[in-house]
Amino acid sequence: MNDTIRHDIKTLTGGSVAFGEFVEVRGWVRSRRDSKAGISFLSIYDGSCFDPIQAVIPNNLANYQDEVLRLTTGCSVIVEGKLVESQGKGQTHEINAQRVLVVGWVEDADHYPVAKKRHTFEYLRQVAHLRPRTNAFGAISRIRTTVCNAIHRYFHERHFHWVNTPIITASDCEGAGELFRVSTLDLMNLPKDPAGRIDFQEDFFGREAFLTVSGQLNAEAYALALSKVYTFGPTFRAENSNTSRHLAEFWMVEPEVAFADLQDNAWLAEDFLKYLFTCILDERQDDLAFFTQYIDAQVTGRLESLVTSEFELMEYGEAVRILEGYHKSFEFPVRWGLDLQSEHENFLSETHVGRPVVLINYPAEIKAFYMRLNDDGRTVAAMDVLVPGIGEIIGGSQREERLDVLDSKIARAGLAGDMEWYRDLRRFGTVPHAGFGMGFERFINYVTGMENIRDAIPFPRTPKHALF
RNA sequence: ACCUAGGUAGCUCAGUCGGUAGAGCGUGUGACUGUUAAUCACUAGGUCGGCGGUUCGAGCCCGUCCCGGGGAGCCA
Repeated sequence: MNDTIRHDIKTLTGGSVAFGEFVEVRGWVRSRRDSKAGISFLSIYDGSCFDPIQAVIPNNLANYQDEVLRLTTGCSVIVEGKLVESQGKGQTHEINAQRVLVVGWVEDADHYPVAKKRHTFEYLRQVAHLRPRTNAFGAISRIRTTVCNAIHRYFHERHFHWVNTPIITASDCEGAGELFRVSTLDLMNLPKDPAGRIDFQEDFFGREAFLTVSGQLNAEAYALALSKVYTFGPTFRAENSNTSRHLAEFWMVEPEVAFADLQDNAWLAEDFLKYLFTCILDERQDDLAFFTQYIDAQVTGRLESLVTSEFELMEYGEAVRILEGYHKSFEFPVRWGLDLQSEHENFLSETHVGRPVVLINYPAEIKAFYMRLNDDGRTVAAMDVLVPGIGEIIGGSQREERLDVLDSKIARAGLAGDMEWYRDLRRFGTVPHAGFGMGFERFINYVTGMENIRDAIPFPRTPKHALF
């Protein structure tokens, strides 16, 4: 196993393995090119890095005619040979093969769904089990890994605690969207109470249960003891959203910090995002080069400028005034007290500012009950981070820590008595605290230039789609 | 039971006025070459999304269903 790890392609081409050493590579064939010089070239990838390694296969190998010349894109192979400096252009290392073992053939090569050509992402979604074999999805997968690790590293270095908040929740007032029901009741034979309603006391949890739409409320409980916490896990929204930026199942990062206000929150969001940008630039230059060449020419340059430029901090009221100046060009009205539409958010981040915008202090009426009421009595300490091309990548707020204010907002929102444990957090040693949620797949799209969020997650779940 | 444009070869698409189905890429064969998304030549590959209708005749017109996009709303 040690040998296997040492000899992935990233290691072989990374400089730590000496030329002349006998090595083995295990992977899949990207392409085969034959030369009349008596050799064939195999490009082999194993997912460890963007570039494949080139294996030079001499025609005197025993299985050259019968097997090597029949290799096509997608075949799995093990190649043993000597690691040498490449004689050709385009790579530093290559393997002079002494043995080629074909592990798995591609049957019916002309119908192999992932041919050695460009495919549309719409098509690849229909073969989601095979699309990780493409350059694009290999690159996306590696960037996801890099960002996941960077997220944990960022918080770990700053003494945040990773809190694994529940996937199943009994709270139907998380307020972030429609919920998926979790139940073991027999749908064909539902138990009823005397009033004729479904009797959820008979259900698995003895009450209605759902998949979480946010770990925030639970994270608050831990922030009010451990000071700095975050959640990172799957999130479920049963909204009938059919757009390039919505998934029914997605991953979300939610830091929550005690003794913090909205300014702290905005600063954390910007510092956090810049840290992630830097990590991608440091670790994934190979994949970024691919996205820059084939997907979005601005990708690398944008990341480089983002880590050094300040995000624009803007009051909701100021945003409204700006947008009102362009009123004629919008389909939807702009007025203080109305929520901003996608066209408005896009205008602010893409056209007016040209980089991420942190919008703060929204009208209380259009935001969730747990957001802290500002002294003006009509706005709450909410913030949205808007980025060009994606829109809202982060949403957060300072939380209402005053019990009396929270109670009035709970009452106004019509939320019932399930909030007792949440109220306890204000009854026993309450402190100002704040946090936000970042959509992981939206972040992936932003840093890769990919346009559809269904291509930012391995197996996307959207309305009417739960294949694979 | 929102708006919009689509479905034609393995993939990406063209197809004029309703009149015998086309290209590129990929696959296969051959040529050439330390090649590298190679290049060149040739071959194969089709129930034009399904069903129904109009017509002498439908890829094209009509109805209906299915599929995958883009947009809106909701939000991360």
